[in-house]
Amino acid sequence: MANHPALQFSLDRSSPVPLYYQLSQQLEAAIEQGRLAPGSLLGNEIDLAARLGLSRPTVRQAIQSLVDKGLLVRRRGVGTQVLHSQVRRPLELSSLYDDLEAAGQHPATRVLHHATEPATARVAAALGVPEGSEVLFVERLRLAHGEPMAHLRNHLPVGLIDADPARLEETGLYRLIRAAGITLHSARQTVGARAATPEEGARLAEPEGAPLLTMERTTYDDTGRAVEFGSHVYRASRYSFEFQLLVRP
Amino acid sequence: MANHPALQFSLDRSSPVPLYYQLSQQLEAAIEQGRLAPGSLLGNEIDLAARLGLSRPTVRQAIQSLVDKGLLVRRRGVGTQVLHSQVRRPLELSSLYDDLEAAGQHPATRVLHHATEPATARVAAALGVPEGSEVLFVERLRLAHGEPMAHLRNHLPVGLIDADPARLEETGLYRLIRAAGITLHSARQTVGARAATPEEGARLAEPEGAPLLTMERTTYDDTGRAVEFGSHVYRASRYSFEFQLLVRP
DNA sequence: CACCGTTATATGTCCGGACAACCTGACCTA
DNA sequence: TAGGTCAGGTTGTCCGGACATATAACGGTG
Repeated sequence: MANHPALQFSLDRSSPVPLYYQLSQQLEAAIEQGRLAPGSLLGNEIDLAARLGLSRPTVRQAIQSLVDKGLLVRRRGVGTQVLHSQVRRPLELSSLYDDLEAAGQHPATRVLHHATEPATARVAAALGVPEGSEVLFVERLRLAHGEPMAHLRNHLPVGLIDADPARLEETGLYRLIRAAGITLHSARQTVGARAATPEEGARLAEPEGAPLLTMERTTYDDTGRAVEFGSHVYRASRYSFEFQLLVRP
Repeated sequence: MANHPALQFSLDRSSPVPLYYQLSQQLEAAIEQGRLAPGSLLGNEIDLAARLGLSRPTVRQAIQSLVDKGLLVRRRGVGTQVLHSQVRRPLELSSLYDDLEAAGQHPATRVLHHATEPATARVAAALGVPEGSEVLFVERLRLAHGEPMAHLRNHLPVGLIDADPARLEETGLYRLIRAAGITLHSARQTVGARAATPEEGARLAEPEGAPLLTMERTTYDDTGRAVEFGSHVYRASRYSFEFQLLVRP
């Protein structure tokens, strides 16, 4: 066992898509569709490279990208094995809007507040701007199926995005940030819980004292600049965070 | 600007530690200590390789590992830049015990229950074993500074670890799993919140109805086998999850 | 039968080179 | 001045090869 001679890969050398990427995509598809059985060996890199007319470094690069995704496991002296998957999604930096939309929940947004305000000490520290300097403050209510799901408060440096309320009602904040040509890089998050205040309860259609899930997040672009600080509250009865994480070897 | 001729790297070719790893460690240390200023360019790979007496692929491998960690950013045609850090810890698969210990919180554990039991449908599905088959069930109370922090309930396949109560009181579950020669690979988590029941409140020294942070986690080893299913409850007043996540490019 | 060394096999590391694609800034032109 | 063009510099991709090292299977030895 261990060989998969039936598997076909089509590589287009005239394509601008890198060869290693073409291969990794097709390997991933084969794993996804079960054409590469979980637990089976992939066949050694040398032969694979020869069969595909590629060099071994190129094949290794393709395999490595899938190892990084958690789909494959390499064992020295043994081979490269397809993982019994079960899982997916290694925790992406996604917006609640996209999550809800992907789940078919018909998200909607109501913009409650939208103005530039002087930064509080907390916001200034998170965004790395002077305290008291002007920042954009956006307060939104996120609905799913017409029911309130979360109360979202975001602070952004001024002039970063074209965030007029109309566009914020139509899509998620992250899409607007990306559309402004900003490359998101990383985020620092804190997830906790607390009891609803009377005002929060009224906003989210929960009784006072109901448990709420809180999330604070500072997002950075690829220059290390903070581009957004969010302070969000979710109805614990309706929402939870779900994600997968990989062990860094 | 952009060059760092002062930086010295010492590479030991007789060491069993790979050269790219030696280099990446020293680069990381230099970034950590500020000897490589945030935002500054690293200097091109070709020269760096020549200066160090290494090949470019080796230098690239070192740099790439730091890019994957989020410490560096590459820009084609520009160079490799040190990120304005601010952050660290890209969300590891760590145990609460280690987290508390690292924070100097003097963790302690009280084992409440420790026995093999037939798996419920929920546990069986998570662990991938037949419903009703025997699994190890461990129930613990985690304390910090003598105060209860969390109530931990874990189910594990039988025979996986030597988990006698005495050892569980001394250390975290993950350490025992790793000590059993198991290579942790990934985990699937769900984080939510709910109100404390009277029993939970009594256990955790919280009033009934107090908000609690909940976390369910199934952990897999590098063969894809589920090795642990945990169902945990944390005092929201004392604990929150904090982590960093990277955007996959 | 149990133990241990040998051997085949696979990935891990490293090299040196080549060309392509992209970004920036300087220069030229309308 | 405004715009486009071009050259230089840097990372991205890809090649072919070499040797090291971990693993498992085999087979010999006590």
